[in-house]
Amino acid sequence: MTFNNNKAIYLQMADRLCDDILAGKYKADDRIPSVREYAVMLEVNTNTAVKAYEELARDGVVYNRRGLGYFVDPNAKEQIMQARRETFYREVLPEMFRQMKLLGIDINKVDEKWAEL
Amino acid sequence: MTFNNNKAIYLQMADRLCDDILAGKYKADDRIPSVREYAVMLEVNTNTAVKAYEELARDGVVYNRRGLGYFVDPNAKEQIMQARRETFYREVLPEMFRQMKLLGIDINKVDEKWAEL
Amino acid sequence: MTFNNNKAIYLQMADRLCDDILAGKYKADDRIPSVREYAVMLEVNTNTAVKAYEELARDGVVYNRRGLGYFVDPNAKEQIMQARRETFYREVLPEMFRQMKLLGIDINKVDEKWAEL
Amino acid sequence: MTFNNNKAIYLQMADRLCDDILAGKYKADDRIPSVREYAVMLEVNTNTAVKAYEELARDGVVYNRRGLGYFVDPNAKEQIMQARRETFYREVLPEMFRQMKLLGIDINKVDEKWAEL
DNA sequence: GTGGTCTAGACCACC
DNA sequence: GTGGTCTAGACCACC
Repeated sequence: MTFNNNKAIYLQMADRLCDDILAGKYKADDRIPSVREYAVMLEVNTNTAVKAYEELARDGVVYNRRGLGYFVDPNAKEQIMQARRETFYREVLPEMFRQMKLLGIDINKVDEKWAEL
Repeated sequence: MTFNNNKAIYLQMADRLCDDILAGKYKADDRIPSVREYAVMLEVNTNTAVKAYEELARDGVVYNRRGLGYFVDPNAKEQIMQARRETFYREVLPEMFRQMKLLGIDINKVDEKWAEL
Repeated sequence: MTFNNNKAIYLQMADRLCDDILAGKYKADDRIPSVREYAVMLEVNTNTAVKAYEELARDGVVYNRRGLGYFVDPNAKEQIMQARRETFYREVLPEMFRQMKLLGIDINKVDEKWAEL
Repeated sequence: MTFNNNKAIYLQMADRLCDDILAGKYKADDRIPSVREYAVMLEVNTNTAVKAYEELARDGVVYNRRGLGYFVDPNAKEQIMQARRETFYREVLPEMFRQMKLLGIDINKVDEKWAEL
């Protein structure tokens, strides 16, 4: 995995796991790779992977079963979607609108770009 | 001023000054507040304000006249607009579209929010 | 059984069996459930149940008869009571008093809660 | 500082800082020792001290000012007291009562010990 | 000066 | 096998 330099690696790892869960790669109560496995896969240090998993557990996206590993929380998908939706409507969109006004970009331009996808 | 914890304070200060210039608060060749004044206004360390001004000077948004202070570059508005437009189309918009797809948000929803402004 | 995450599962299992013995569920020389039965009952790994039983055997709370299973030691109740009383007066109570002082909770409040039971 | 072997060092450090705040050693908006200073003071690794501070910040007991250090949250005392009180009434007391019943210890005995302090 | 992050490597309890 | 914790040491942005 190649990492963006502007964001902590462990957060990018957590984001990526969330993306994978949303995409259906790991389903409710599925076991995700062990901390060590994941660290090796992404070529990062164990501690960094640990931090990513701790973050996810704190957010209720995964849960831990002692000696067995981490598993996808049944509500993970909802949890992630909700958190991201909130960020989207509370931060991303308003900030984008603010920029658009300052830059004199109209919403048509956005619709246009969307249509091009 | 309240700062976002994920971005350097000096960059947030620079952004804010750019916003003010775009909004017409400071016009071409206007003198902007002194580093110290600005530091006091925003309750930050003088060094932080210095870095913000240096950043702006490097970007050609302001220029310095020894002993007099910093002034708005005549091309500032253009400069800022151009840089931001590029960022907008190259980073902000694509990232927003990516999130919209993951979250199942349609462009209509965005249009709607825009109309509400 | 739901387990506290701060204490080893096998110790919590052992505690629970001791509770049952104190409560009279298993009496002197009664056979307790087999390791495997108990593991299934509490939904834990067999190894974990084995460790719990070994712990209890080490403490003289149960004894093993080859091929027959584990049985409650005739002195189990006494043994457990004594160990717990000691812990109670040496650790539990002093720590509770310390907390009460820090939190400004008076002994009356404790008496009150006790009366409510 | 000597640490109890049954609890993570970083948690014991956090507990200790909370004790100090309750005791009035650090007051609202006081700066607490820097992560590195505290690590040296207690003879632990920097990372361990970092974990303790992160924990406290997550709990709203301290807050961070970039480049300056950690400061006591104005609500820290309340926050700590409330969290501990809750634990006391929800976990410590019920568990103690349960033990007392199993051991046949009466509340008088507790009152007595309290009086002896 | 301050904290945040990361690596490398170890030990340990636990399952 | 699993995760949790800890050390030692480094680099970095930031104030």
